[in-house]
Amino acid sequence: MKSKEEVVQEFRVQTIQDAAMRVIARKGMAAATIQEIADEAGVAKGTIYLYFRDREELVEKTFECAMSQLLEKIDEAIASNEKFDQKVRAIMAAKITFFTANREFFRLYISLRVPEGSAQDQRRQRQHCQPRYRERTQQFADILQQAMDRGEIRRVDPHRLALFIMEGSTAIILERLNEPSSPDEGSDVDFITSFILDGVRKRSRS
Amino acid sequence: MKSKEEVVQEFRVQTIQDAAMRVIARKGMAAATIQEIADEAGVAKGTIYLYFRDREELVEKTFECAMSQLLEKIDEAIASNEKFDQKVRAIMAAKITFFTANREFFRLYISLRVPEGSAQDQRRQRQHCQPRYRERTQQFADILQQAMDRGEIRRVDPHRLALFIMEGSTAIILERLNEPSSPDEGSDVDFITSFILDGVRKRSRS
DNA sequence: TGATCGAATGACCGCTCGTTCAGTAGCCTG
DNA sequence: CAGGCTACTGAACGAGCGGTCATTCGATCA
Repeated sequence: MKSKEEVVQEFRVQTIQDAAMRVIARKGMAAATIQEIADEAGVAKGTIYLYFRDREELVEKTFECAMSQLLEKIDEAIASNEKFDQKVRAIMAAKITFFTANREFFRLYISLRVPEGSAQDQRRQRQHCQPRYRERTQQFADILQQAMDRGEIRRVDPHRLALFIMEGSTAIILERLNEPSSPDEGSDVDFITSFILDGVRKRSRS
Repeated sequence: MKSKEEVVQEFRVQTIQDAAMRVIARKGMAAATIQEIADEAGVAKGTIYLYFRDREELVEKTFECAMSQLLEKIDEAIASNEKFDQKVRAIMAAKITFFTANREFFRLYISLRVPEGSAQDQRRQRQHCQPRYRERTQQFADILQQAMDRGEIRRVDPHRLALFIMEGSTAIILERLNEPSSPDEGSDVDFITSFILDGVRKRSRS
């Protein structure tokens, strides 16, 4: 049973993390200040330091929290499908749906791909956030490798292929989030999946 | 005929821009300080302000300068090839070669894709740097459109396709620049081109 | 009801950064 | 060679940041 204090604690942490996500989404990683996050959350600056050691930890926990939600969705997508093309469809659909529902997270996600700041900042970022990204790339590379082993797709460097596909699809998602109005999710999922499978070359009949 | 003053002026501007590019490459956009750029260029902090109005202008001009070099290379690649697959090969080769030779620029290039900072900063960035990026995407989208019209490739949304391919290939280049040692340029160009043309699906014989 | 407590606050501190400008060094000119 | 002119310098400044902590004040309890 959770004590009253624990409930309040969790509520505060969540409120601050949500605020952090919105501010980072607006201003970007580097320009999001503690003051603005505090204002957004409706608390004083000092309060944030009751729940997070420093700015670094706040960003990290915020990222971690949203990231594990996304990974969960993707794991589901992978688990519930057998064939490669189904898996790809499901993963792309999960990503688009997730980022549409959590637009704020997207900016944070993008900011953390390439480390910035002082040498020390960069080291910390590489240690904490980049592994999650690498992990995700590797996960996708593994799926590609399996499909190659099963003969479902042709053999190429799975890691490079994973990078290409993930970043390519991220670009489409970014475009969707910036467009005033987007086509329905299904048609973009179709577009991405068919491009991945067959490329752009025209061919007789399938 | 250029006067002596003009030559000196241009030399200083170039020296400072080169230094800016190296520092941004090391530290990232947000953490690159005027002091460090000045040190790198071997001039005093104040000198920079004789040639650039403010930090913003320095970054902008630096970006502009390197970007037009890249666009030139790509224009050449497009002009000297007729068929779609040749164009794609040539463009990808040009990009990889350029970024390998100008690794410094790559970080700057990546930093400016998504606007950061205050609302005002974001507006300025959108006005100056993003158009160049959009321009490039549009240029590639036009090539795709032409290829579709000529029946060389199948019909899909050219803008989305352009985004996917550009970001996907950017990811490969980023990987190349981070790897301790990369495969030769040709094999990555082959990889990218063949993926774009035919996707990953296994098929009988071409 | 008054005493106690600790969560929340925001003025404050030290620091870094972009920007300025009074001063300097070196070169051209008469 | 004197005198001025200009390109350059770097100490100084002020804005704005992350982080601290003495103070406040509403909830809780005897």
